[in-house]
Amino acid sequence: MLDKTFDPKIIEKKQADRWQALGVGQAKPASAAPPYTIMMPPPNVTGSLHIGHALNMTLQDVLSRFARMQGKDVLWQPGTDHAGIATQMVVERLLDSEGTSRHALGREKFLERVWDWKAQSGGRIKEQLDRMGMTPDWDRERFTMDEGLSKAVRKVFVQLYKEGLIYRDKRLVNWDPKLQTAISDLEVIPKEQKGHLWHIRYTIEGAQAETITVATTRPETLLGDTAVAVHPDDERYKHLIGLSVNVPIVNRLVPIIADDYADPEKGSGCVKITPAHDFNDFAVGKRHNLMMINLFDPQARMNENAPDGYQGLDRFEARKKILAELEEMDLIEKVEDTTHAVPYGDRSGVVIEPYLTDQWYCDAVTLAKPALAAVEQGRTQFVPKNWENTYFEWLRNIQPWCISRQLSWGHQIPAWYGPDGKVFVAETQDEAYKEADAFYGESISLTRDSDVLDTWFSSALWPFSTLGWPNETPELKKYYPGDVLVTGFDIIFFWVARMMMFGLHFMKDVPFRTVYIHALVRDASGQKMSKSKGNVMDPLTLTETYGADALRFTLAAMAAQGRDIKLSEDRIAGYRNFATKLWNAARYCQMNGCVPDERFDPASVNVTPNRWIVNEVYKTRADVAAALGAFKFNEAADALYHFAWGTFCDWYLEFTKSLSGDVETQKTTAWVLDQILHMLNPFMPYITEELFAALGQRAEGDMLCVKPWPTAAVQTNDAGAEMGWLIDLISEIRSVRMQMNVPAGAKIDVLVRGTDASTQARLKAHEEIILRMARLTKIETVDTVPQGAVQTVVGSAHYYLPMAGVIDLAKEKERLAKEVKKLESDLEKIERNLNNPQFVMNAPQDILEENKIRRTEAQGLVRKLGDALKQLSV
RNA sequence: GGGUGGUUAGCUCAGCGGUAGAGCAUCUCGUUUACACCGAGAGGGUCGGGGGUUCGAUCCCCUCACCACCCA
Repeated sequence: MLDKTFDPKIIEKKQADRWQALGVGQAKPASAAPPYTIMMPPPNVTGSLHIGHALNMTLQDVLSRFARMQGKDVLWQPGTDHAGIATQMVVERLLDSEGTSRHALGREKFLERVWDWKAQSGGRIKEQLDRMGMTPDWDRERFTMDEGLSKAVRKVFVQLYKEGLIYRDKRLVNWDPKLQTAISDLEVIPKEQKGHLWHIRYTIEGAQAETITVATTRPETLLGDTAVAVHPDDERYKHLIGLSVNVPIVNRLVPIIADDYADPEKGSGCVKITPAHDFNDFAVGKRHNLMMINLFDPQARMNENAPDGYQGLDRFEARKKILAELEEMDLIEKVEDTTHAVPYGDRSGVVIEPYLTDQWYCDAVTLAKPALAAVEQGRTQFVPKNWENTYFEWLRNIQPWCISRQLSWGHQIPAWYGPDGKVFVAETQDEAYKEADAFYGESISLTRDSDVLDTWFSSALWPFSTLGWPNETPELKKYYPGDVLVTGFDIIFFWVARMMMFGLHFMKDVPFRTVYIHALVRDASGQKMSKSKGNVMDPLTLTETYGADALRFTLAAMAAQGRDIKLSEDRIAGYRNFATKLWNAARYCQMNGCVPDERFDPASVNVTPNRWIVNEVYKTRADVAAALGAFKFNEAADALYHFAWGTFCDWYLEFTKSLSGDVETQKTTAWVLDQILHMLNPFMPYITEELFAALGQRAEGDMLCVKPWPTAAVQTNDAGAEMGWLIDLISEIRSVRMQMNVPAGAKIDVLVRGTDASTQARLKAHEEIILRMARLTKIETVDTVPQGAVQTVVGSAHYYLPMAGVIDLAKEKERLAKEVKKLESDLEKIERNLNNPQFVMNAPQDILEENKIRRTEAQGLVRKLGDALKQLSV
C-alpha cells in the first residue's frame, strides 16, 4: 500500500538507481530502432549547474524520454566543456590562495593542477543531473579535452590551414590586459557609462595661427595618432586636406586626410586617427596606409613607443598626465560630459583594449556561407522561427574569427616555428619535424606555438567529435545529423552558428535538423539571475524542497516559446501539490482494487462515465503528443495537469465512487491512471515510475520509462454530451446552493419540471451521482411551478430548490436579474450578427450555425429565467 | 542608430480573426471515509493608447508610448 503522504526524497534515490541499473539512457547503435539524437550543450567544468541548466536539461530529458517511449533509439550525448578562460581563472584563484601562481608553476605543472581540479569538479555535474532525473547516456560522456576530441581538433585545424581557411594575421584584437589574452568580440560587454569628450587643438603645420580641433574620449591614445581625418565633403575643412598637423607632446607631423568615417555632425567634424588602438581607426589606417603605432604593453601600460616619462605608466595614469600636460599647453578647447559605451571583459571585468597582435584566424566569412544556406533552405530549422533572423544577421556580418588565446588551458595550437619564423602546421610534432626537415634540408629544432584555441573551436565539433570522428564509427553513421539541439538564445552565435559551419564543412551535412531555442530563466521580478545580485535559484535546493518532479514540471509548464521565464517558488509549490494530488489519487485507486489489466480493452466499456473518460484520455493523449511534437512543452504540461486533476480527479473519480465494486469501472480507472502515468512520465519521471511500480504486479525490469507511448486507435463515442450535461447540472445546483447560502452539509430536494424523455432517462441513469455530488435527498418530477423555491435551468428543464420558506427573496431576485442581464447582453451581440446580412453572407457555415444555436438557447433561458423572476415579484 | 520580443484578472503568464483562459493570491462555505500540499463556490479584465482592414479584431496592418534583450 502506498504511504499516506508523498515524500519525493524517499522515491527519488530509489528510482534513479533503478534507471541506472536498467541502463535506460543507453543508446543502442546496433539496434534497428530509428535514431533520435540530442547533443547536450556541455556545461562548463567550472562548476555547479544553475536553474538555466535545469530548464535546458529538463526539456532535453522530456524529449529523450518521449522519444524512447515512441520506440526510438535515443542518444542523448552528455559531456562537459573545458571552458578555457573560466577554468583557468578558477584554478589561478586557487593557486593564489596557496601563495603561488601559474607563472611560478610553469605550464606543465599548472596544467596538472587544472586536470586535478577538473577531476573533482566534473563529477559534480553528473551528480546534479542525476538528482534531477536526467537520463543522458553517461557511458558515452565526453570532455572537450579528451584524447579523441583533441585529435579531432588537431585534424580540423590542420585541414582548415591547408585549405587556407585558417591563417595567421596581424590585426587588432580585443585584448584583455588582466588575463593578457585575446578574447572574442562576443566576450566583450559594452557598458554605457559617463565620460568626457575632450576637444583638443592641434596646430596646422605651415599655417600660422590656424588650428584644428579634434574630440576624443581617450586622450591618451593621442600619442599614437598618425592622422587627422575630415569628411571629404565637409566645406569647413576641404582646404586643409593634404596639410599636416602637429600631434602635441610627441611633436609628430601627421597628415590631414579625407575619409567618410569622419562624421561632420559629430564633435568638431575632425577626428584623430589612432590605427593601433581603435577598430574604426584601424580600418581608416588600412585605407590610407597609415603608420600603426602600438603604445601599450600586454598589461596596457605605456611601452617604449611612448615618450620618456610615459613609459611604464598605466593607461589611466597616462590619461591624467596627458590631460595635465595639454592643459598646461592650453590645447584643451573644452570638455564635454558624455555617455559612451566602454568595452569590458566578460570574465575579467576590466576595460578591454583594441590591441595589435599576431593571432590565428579562421575564415568565418567563407565557412558562414553554407551555414547560412542550410537554414535559408530549411535543412535546419529554428523553433521558434524568428531566431533565424538573429542567426542570419550575425552570419551575414561575420568577421574573421580570432581563434588563438594566450592561455595555458586548452587545445594547444598544432603549429611549430622554425628559427626563421617559418610555420609548420601538423597534427603531431613528428609530422611537423618531418616537414621542417624537408624544408630546411637539415635537422633543426622547432618551437611549438604556446597559444591555445578558443574554447568554442572544440565545441563547434561537438556534434561529430563526440561520435568518434574522424574515425568512421557506427555511431557517427547512425546519430549524425542530430534531431534537435536544445539551447538558449545567448549562444546562437558562440556555438550554434559555429557547429553549423564546421558540421557542414567536415560532415557535409547539418549537425541537427531542429534548433529549439528556449527562454532565459529570470527571478520572480524579471531580473537576470547572477551570483553578484544574489538572486540565483539553486536547482538542487529547489529539488530538495519541492522534489525533482515539481521542479521539472514547473520548468516545462513555463517554457512557452518566445518569452523569458520569471520563476517564482509559488509556482513550483503549486506543481508539488499536483504531484501530491496524483499520489493521493493513486492511493485511492489502490484502495479500491483498481489493478491494471493488460487485456483490458478501453473500447469495450459500457458504463457511460467509463466511455466518457476513455474518450477524454484519447483527446489528452493526442493533445500531449501534438504539443510535444511542436516543442510546445507548456501546452503538453497544461493538458496533462488539467486532465489529471480537473477531469480525472475532480469528476471521474467522484462519478465512480458509487461503482467502487464494479469490475469494469475498476479496470477502467486503473487503465486511465496508467495512461496518465505514461503520459506524465517524461515530465515527472520519479513519481510516475514509483506509482507504476506500486500499482501493478511488475516483473523485474518492467519499468515505465521503457514502456511504449500509448497509441491505441482513437475511437470516439457519444458519452461526451451526456457527461457534459451531468457536469453542468451538478455545477449549477452547487452554485445555486452556495449563492443561496444553503449549508454545505445540508441535503435538500430538487424538483424538476419540463423534462423531455432523454433528460428523464439521464436523470434516472445518473440519479445516484447527482444526489451524492450535489448533496440532494431526491429529485422529483413536477408539473407545476412550486412556491418558495429557487430555480435554475439546465438544458431544457427547470430545476427548483425548495428553500423551506426561508428563501431570501431579494437575494434570489438579484441573482436571477444578474443572470438575465448577462444573457441579454450576449443575446444582443448574437442577434446583431444574425441580423446583419453581411455576416450571414460572409461568415463560415459552422460559425453561422453556432450563432443560431446560441441564439435559441439564450432566448429560451432568458424566457425561463424571466418567468421565474416574474413569479418572485408576484 | 538598427533589429527582435513584450505590454491580457492583484501577481506570473497562456491564447491569437468568430461566446476572454490558467496557476497563484483574495473572499465565502466545508469533520462528503484519496487528498486541507484538499474539496465546493464566488469576485476580478473597455486584452498599453490611437487609427485602419474585415460582416466581425485581444488576435492582421499602420502609428505612438513604455519595458526588455540583441547588434552597432
